[in-house]
Amino acid sequence: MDLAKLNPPQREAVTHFGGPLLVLAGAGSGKTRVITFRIAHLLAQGVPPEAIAAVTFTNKAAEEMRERVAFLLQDRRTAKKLTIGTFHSMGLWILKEERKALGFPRGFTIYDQSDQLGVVREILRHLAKEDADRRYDVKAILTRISLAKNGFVAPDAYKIHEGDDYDEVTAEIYPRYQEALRAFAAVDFDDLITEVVRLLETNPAVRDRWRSRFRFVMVDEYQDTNRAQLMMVKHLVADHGNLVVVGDDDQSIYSWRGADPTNILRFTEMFEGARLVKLEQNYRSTKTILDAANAVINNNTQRHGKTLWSDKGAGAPIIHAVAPDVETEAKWVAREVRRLHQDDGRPWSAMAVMYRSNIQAKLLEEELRTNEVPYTMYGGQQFFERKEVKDVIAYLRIALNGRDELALRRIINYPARGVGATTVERLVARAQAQHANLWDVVRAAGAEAADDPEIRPQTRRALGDLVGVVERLRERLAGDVIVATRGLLDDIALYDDLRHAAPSMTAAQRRIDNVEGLIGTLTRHRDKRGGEGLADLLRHLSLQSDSEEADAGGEKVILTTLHGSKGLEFPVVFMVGLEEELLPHARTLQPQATDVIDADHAIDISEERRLCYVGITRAQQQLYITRACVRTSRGRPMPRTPSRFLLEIPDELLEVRDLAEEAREKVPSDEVRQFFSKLSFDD
DNA sequence: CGTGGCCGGCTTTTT
DNA sequence: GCCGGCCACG
Repeated sequence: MDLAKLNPPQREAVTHFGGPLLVLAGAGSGKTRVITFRIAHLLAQGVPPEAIAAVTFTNKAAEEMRERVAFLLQDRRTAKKLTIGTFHSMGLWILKEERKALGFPRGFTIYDQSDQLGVVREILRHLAKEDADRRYDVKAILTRISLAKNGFVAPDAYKIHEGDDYDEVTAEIYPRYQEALRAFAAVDFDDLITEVVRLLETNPAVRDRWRSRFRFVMVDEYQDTNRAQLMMVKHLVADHGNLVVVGDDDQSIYSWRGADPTNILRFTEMFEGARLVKLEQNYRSTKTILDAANAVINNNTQRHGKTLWSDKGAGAPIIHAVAPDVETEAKWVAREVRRLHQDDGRPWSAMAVMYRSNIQAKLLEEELRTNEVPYTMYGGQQFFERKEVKDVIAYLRIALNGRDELALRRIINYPARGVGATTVERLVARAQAQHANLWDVVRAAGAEAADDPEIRPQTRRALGDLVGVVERLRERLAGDVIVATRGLLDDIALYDDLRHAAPSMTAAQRRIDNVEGLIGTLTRHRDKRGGEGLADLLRHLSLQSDSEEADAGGEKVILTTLHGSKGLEFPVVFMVGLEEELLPHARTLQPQATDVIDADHAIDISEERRLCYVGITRAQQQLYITRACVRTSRGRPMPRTPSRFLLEIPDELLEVRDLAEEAREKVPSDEVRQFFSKLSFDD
């Protein structure tokens, strides 16, 4: 490792030894480099790898970090001994180690968002209110519960903002939600952090164990931490204060899901004696792009304040394309992308198209397809969210954790075995009356000897079948996971059902492939994680989005939301739809009833501005900003005004293109060109 | 239990 | 204006 490869502030951050340090890392300023060099530096100073922890937000970031440290050290074995993981995987680790202190059973389940929504929906259904489950937006309730949990507001202490209906239902739902999770032996993502904090606060033995574990802690993307995560970190470093956090207050774009920007804004007040290092030299973008980014972000007031600079040249001007309507905008982007590839030799993967909201992607996809531009979309439906995958996982879950009511409800009549809603409701009511869990009630009702006036013999047999399938699965799970899962698929004849139910053969095959994909993932995890049990494997799976397997590189143009673009960079970036009500979004300008009200009721567009800043700073060489003058919203064509953020960019950095004019001049030749390109392609 | 028609809604999303 | 979710009907 060569410290001379670093610029002065980078070196200062890397060689900083004890005490708290905030590294304000501007976009493209070599943030990951600082963290990895710092880890290597600590090791070189003789710090044992077991004493170092680095916390990230995504699995991808964690893997990348470990990868780069291993490369830097040229030593995989040492890299393996480092603790590098997401907040949630670290929380899970601690909860697992302290499972007994918490009173969790071995097979406890992690509930993801769709599970959480299921729990809330179920509680709403049983609420005395008329039509409660239809009247309310379940997600809005869940958001409030999550914000409360992360703010350590107890279920019985939920504060209702005057006149906010959603606060009122949340106050009713939240305590029941938390009770339900515990009854189901389940934790949600928030619990993975908050339960750890609670434990560290209430159990001195546990606290001491974890406080002496790490002597150096690092946190990446610190601007995204919420209060609970801050508390967790605080506890871990309470003995020594050796904490280095790296982040950028100007890239804080997740406050809507609980991130608290004051964590980074007030770091030096929260951690006594903290030092501050600013990384302002940018190694990514041209001067033009940085000037635009700086000009925009300078309009925000609540910030540490830094100015990105680069020793690169001015480069190309930013192209500001004004289209008469959205169709023209999308068409032009698709053709320009194609032109850059064909004429300028840009690889497809050197280009990205970014937008504020996913709906904008639809038209772009269409145009890219007609122009035969290969593209891949970031985000979209996650592999583990697919129905057939979740169904199989639900069987595994109920086999491991008999209290996982949600999993049981999911598969109680899947594949269809004649257990209707009435039967389920009856059984649930019975479970409630007997203070038993649903699985035990189902088992009793399905027993051959059961003589139950409420349940028809046919239904009894169906329940008996289900119990048989699950119990056989549980027995098989004592052996090999894959053999057991294959046995399950046979027992329930899943593939027959998928073939039968799918609208087409290709759709059926796709679903079968998805299940096979799950088996592939299970196999890999089994082989990699060795002796760990299935319960553990499933928990790790829930913390794992499938982005790793989804699009492994590939020569394709990237389509992504501005949120999804954070942390990425491309030689060419298109930011589309830079109009008022898209960026800043209308929802920010006029909040809805379901939106969480800000403490001071003020409309704050600074996060939207940061989103714009994030987009601009993704570009290395060439930035395109496009907008349309007319856009149909809710069926009506509406005149559009340029985004206020676009107006904040100095004119001399922009080169305006009037696409209405270009269209008038070029339509015939363009059509001729397309005609010929189609011809040559068919040959 | 599956499907077609109708009604409502229409940011961002990782773990 | 379109899509997705839900209910009613077959």
